[in-house]
Amino acid sequence: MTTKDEIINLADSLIRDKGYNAFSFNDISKAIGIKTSSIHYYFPTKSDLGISVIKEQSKRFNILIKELADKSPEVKLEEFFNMYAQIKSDNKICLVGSLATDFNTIDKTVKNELKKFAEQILNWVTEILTEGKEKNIFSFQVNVRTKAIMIISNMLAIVQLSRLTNNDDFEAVKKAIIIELKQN
Amino acid sequence: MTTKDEIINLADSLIRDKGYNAFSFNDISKAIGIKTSSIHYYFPTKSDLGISVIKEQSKRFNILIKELADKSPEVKLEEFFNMYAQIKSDNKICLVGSLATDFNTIDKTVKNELKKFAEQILNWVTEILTEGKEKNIFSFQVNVRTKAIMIISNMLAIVQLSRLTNNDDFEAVKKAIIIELKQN
DNA sequence: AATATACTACCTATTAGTAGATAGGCAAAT
DNA sequence: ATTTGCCTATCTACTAATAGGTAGTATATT
Repeated sequence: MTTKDEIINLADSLIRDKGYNAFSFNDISKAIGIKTSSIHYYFPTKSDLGISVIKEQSKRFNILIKELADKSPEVKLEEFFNMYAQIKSDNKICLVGSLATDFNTIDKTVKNELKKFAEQILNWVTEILTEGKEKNIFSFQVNVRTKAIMIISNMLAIVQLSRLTNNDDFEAVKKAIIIELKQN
Repeated sequence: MTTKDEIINLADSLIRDKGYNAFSFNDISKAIGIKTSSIHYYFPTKSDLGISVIKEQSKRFNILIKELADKSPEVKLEEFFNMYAQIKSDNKICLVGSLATDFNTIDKTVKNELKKFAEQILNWVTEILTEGKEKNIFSFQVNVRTKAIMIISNMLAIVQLSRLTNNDDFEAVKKAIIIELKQN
């Protein structure tokens, strides 16, 4: 892995662990053993690094979407949940939730990249639910986009909330979503 | 309003606007026109201020619970949603979501206070749903506590997520939750 | 007189960011 | 084959701003 990729991965991890405003170039510097000035060589500003972190996640998300293209809506949704299960088991939160909290403090350029990433996620989940409903695998009364937002919301929030309540709550919520989608 | 209350209210507002690590004693100092050292007179450390913010919200929440004690589950839930509608219209996020994001950076004492507050909220929503189910007003298959977490999650996350998507999404999610609770 | 509330002045640590030096590798020109 | 020069990646050393926090003092209220 190149130093640049190492920096991006570490920044990603720190943002989802401590939040955007709590992580510093010094954290990364210490962790990978180069000076902060060397990080500025790759990323002139913190915003540049933030943007790269979002773009990297977006890239990986896109790869996942393509890999699962011919799978069933159930499998796709299960894989979507698995993303958050991984986040939970790392005691982290998701990038969108972390940066949404800090939204009013981040640069416009970072905001725009984040909006694009959130839209990408929302579009995919909406597609999964649409396909699932058409094939009578999933059942729900409300608008598809709204249902997609609700499921994403549940995942986004449960990784945050279960830091305060109980780690088991993640699994319970995941199962409950599936039960409700399959009822009737 | 006393200076102390003014500081608490402003800190609350700043935490829910920018996040715990992005607000400073200087922000408050400028806003209410006293020196930062004067804020330290009331709150020796930032953690002390953070704890007071949580305790104040908890106090107000408790008052709301008592005021609504003899109301129907529907009214109670509606009022619960109204809390978040207010947050959304202020373009803020909820305290629990904000501090959950910064959880790994806050003092143990703040963490404990936050956990207590989250439990208080969870208990109330669980009670509302239990009563609603008993009286056949609400209908859901999954465990009551889990359902309560899901509804809180939806609120916690939608105020964050709709910063990136669309402000109208809040109202859509709120209505969808009610529809789903009343189906069958 | 005592207490509450505010102030001035200061401290140390950390932040993001910059300027300039250095060293090694690679490739084209001599 | 050697030199020249550029590019990449790192360093040292620095800056200005801001952070949370402290000590001691002044003022106002009770």
